Parts: sequence; structure tokens; C-alpha cells
Amino acid sequence: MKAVRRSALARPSTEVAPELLNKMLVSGPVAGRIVEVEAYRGSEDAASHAYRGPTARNGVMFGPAGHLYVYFTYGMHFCANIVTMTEGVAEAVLLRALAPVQGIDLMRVRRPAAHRDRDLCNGPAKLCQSLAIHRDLNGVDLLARSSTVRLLDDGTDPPTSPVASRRIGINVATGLLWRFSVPDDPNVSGPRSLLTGTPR
DNA sequence: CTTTGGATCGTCT
DNA sequence: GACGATCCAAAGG
Repeated sequence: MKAVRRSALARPSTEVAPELLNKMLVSGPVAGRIVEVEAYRGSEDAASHAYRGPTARNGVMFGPAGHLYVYFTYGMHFCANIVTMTEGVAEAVLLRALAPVQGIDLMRVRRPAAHRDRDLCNGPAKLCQSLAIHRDLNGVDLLARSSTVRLLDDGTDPPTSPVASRRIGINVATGLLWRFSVPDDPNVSGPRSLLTGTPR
């Protein structure tokens, strides 16, 4: 497993996002391969948490690349982002789905509602449950060897032609094709119909 | 397969 | 005081 260079992440999230596909996300004994992401940008993206400037919640997005931005939503769920760009510029890539690779038994214990393996990490809050990512991990450096959650490269290249589609779960700035996924991967979240074409 | 409504509370207006 | 970068079970095709 190679390390991911911070310089590779210190670029616009729309460029970094598709390159994160097929990278490994490791959390202690549990690991998965990234198969679906969404890019969010600060000032120019009305759907971004950072659109209206820094707050107590989104502070990590304004920090250096390679750190984990964890937020709490809907009164019960956590979602995780990888911060991109340089310090002071708030951009991030939301992790939407993983292919379970390691520690699947533990994932199943953490997510009793998952009936099939593909239900373990096929959503932003689901993967946080399976990997035990919660509030306390907000701000963790994914590139530090000492971190419990890490981003690694096992040598698998990103897909040559990633699927680009509309972002899910937002009510503004729809229409941008800033959701990227691995073609035909069964762990990608949401209905298949949202991947084909650009309906609405 | 798709659609619908309820759960539940931190965050920002 | 309103609303989520969501999930799940249930119900309908």
C-alpha cells in the first residue's frame, strides 16, 4: 500500500474527486475501496456547507488538504469528506460509497440493518457506520501513519471513464455533474436510474 | 423495482 | 424555529 501525496489532494475538488475512486479507506481493522464520491466547493457552490463562510461546524473544510471533515446530519447520521485544496479555501469530496474489502464481519455487527454485503457501505452515512467514523474523528489527518482512519493507494488505478452524474440529496446547485462513481459497481448508492443520463 | 413517510437533533437564521 | 450532503421499513407495480 502506497501513501497518497498531499499535493495530489491540494487541488480543486472537482479534479480530485474522480481520482479518489479505487483508493482505499482504512479504519482500524476495517477497510473499503472508494467507489462513489461527490465534489463540493466553497464560495461558488450553493450546496456546499462552506458556501456562507466559516462556522463552527465546517472549520475543517477551510484547513489543509488530506484531513477528514465529519459532520452530523438529520439528527442521527454522520457523513465524511476528504478536504482538498489549500488552507483557507474550503473544498471537499464527500465519500458516498465503498466496496467492503476487510473486516466485513465487524461491519455487519455495526450495521445490523444490512442484509447483503452491498448494503454495508452504499451510502455516506452507512459507510461511516461500518467504519465507525463519528464526531471525534473530525479533523483527523488521513495521510498520517498514526491516524486510525487513513487514505491509501493499493496500486489500483481510478477508472478510465468514471460515471459522472448529478449530486444526490441537495436542493440547490443541481445540474452540476459532480458525482463520480465506478462504472457498474454494485456498491454505488441510490437508484441506478440517477446514474444514466441526466433526468429531472 | 420505485415511492413514501417517520425518525431525531445539531446547526444556523 | 426550520431544515438538513440520510436511512429504513412498508407498501405498491
